[in-house]
Amino acid sequence: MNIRDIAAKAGYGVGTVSRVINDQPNVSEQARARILTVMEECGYEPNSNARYLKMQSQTPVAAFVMGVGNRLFGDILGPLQTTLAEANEDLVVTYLDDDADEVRAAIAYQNARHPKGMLFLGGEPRYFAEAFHEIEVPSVLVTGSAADLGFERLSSVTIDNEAAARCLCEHLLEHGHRRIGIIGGSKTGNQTSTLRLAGAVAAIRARGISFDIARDYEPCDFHEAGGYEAAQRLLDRNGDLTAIFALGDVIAFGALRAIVDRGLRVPRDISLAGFDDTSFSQYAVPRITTIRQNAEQLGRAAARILLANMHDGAPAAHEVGPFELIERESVRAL
Amino acid sequence: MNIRDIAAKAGYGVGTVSRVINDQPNVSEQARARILTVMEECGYEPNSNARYLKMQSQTPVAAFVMGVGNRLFGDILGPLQTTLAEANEDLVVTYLDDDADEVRAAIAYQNARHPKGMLFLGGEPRYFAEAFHEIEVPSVLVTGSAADLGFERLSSVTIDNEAAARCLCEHLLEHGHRRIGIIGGSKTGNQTSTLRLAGAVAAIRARGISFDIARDYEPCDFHEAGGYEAAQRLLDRNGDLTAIFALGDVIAFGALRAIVDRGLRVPRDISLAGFDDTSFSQYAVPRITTIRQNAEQLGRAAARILLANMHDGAPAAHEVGPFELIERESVRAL
DNA sequence: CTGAAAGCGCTTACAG
DNA sequence: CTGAAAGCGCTTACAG
Repeated sequence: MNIRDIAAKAGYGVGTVSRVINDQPNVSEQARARILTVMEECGYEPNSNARYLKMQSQTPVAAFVMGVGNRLFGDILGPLQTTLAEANEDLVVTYLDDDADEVRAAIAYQNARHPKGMLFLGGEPRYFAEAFHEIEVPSVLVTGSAADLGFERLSSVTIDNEAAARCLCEHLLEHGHRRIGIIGGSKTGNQTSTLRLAGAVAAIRARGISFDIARDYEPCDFHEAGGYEAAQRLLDRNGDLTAIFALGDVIAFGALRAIVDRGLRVPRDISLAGFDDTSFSQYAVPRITTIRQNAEQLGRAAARILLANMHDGAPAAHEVGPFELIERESVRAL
Repeated sequence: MNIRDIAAKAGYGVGTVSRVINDQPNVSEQARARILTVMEECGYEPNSNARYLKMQSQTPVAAFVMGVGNRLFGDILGPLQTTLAEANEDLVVTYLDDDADEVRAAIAYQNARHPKGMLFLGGEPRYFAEAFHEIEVPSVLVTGSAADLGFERLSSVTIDNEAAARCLCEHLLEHGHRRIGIIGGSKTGNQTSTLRLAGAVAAIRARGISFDIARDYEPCDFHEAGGYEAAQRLLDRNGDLTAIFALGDVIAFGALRAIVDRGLRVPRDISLAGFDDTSFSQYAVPRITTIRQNAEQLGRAAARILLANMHDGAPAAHEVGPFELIERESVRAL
């Protein structure tokens, strides 16, 4: 069932059918009604390949969301979309698996669809360095910094992850903690975790307290089980820890369980902190102290920058948004 | 940059370039090497629209995952993929927003890509009734029943949601609970929630206990905040509840927080149960009693059925998998 | 092993 | 307002 079949059935030419498909003018009401009826009857859906192949016009802004389970990205998408909508721009979002190469995917998408602009929620600067030069439309990396990459068309908005982790650790230190363990961040190391870890370690060492990566740090995957196991391993080899800083809320959530399973309590025996202010830290019992990335603000900033790039030809911008320490119930003063 | 440019640069015809793109034989090693080099240099990615438009051959099995945050679906995908891989079938997964019409999306996908088969993780039987007749390849609905729809090419695998909810409520009743509240299930009502609610209510009434929907039930959206607020409202108007059954784990997670915020404890003051056995119920403090849908088994069954449909022309099958009551720490005996 | 040509299903000037 | 025709970038017989 293609456009020619519909045209034949309706008694019109394919040009006219195409015009009604695309809601274009210059179609008589009679023709429009008739063709709509036939399309409905046949359950006709235009072939999108043929359509996009032919259409040289640009398609809506595309957002690529890395990692399907990430709550923060979901929270950013709303304000992002709203801001775009205020400027009459639509947004189509594509979810990518954690292990996908987002830039290659974006290149293929660009060739197929010609989007007006692209947004990357998450995404590894490394991939951008390798292949972003093939991307021809204004883009913005959200939640990571592309400032050092120097691409003409790649903006970014992020928080200062290093400073935020430092801030959180200082909070722990101010509450009297001296033996702090850190969990999270994959072995291969992505930009974000690396920065958070660096900030945390710097804060601790700045107080003249020793931090031995091999002993006091435990990498793990970004999910509950990862946090659970990392906390167990860390606690197994460090009987004297008074606080654990998890580089992400999901990890903290798993760690909380591990701590309780050891017969310990948070924060009475061990203080715990997370990062991102997702529902895990908001709803956990006890609620977990964390760093809030202002999803609302990140989303709006990303949209604003992209809009300026697209409409006014503004140059790439790199915005560093504020973060906020959210003190809750999981850290106690020693 | 298209295939013709590459051909010209490499000094070959487009046919030869196409053959190397598709890893076909009948290309000299010399030509292959040269063309690969040129493609690499240019960062060439074939236009997928043109490609799929032309290719009449079938593309890999497609899975549509409804609702990006659903943990259960993520757990089903792994075994599903593995089973398919054992039969040498690839799987490409597409994530759809909660409010998308999955069947329309699948029709468009089918027209564009000609997949060998399709899988729907989640998905509302209502939409299938309306439009599934336009789908021409074997498909299976996972996590919902399509048995009553009677489509020749639509199989399904699910658990008996009604029986499972009944089982869970009986467990509550056996532990002495008589005043049980239920939360979850949108106002518009999807198949799954409706069945779970029906099963739960039936179990309660079977004991001669009255259950007043308007008083003892509170619908809510499928996220933590929904569960939190629903539990508050329910508790506000029912001071005598001893147990709450949330129609999903995320909802239970939100409800747990609401209960604690009222100065009550789980399970000492209020018993709590969820549904799905996701990480929320597994890692919460206390761990939440729930119903386990065996994701491993659902995934493998779905793949097995689809494979039989595709390879052996087997008719549509409707499998009802087992469920399991997972007793944990959130229900106490009165 | 290689190239020239047809055609996938659309959209878009162009002519009427 | 409508239709005939060109062409988007590929793949795939077909001929060499």
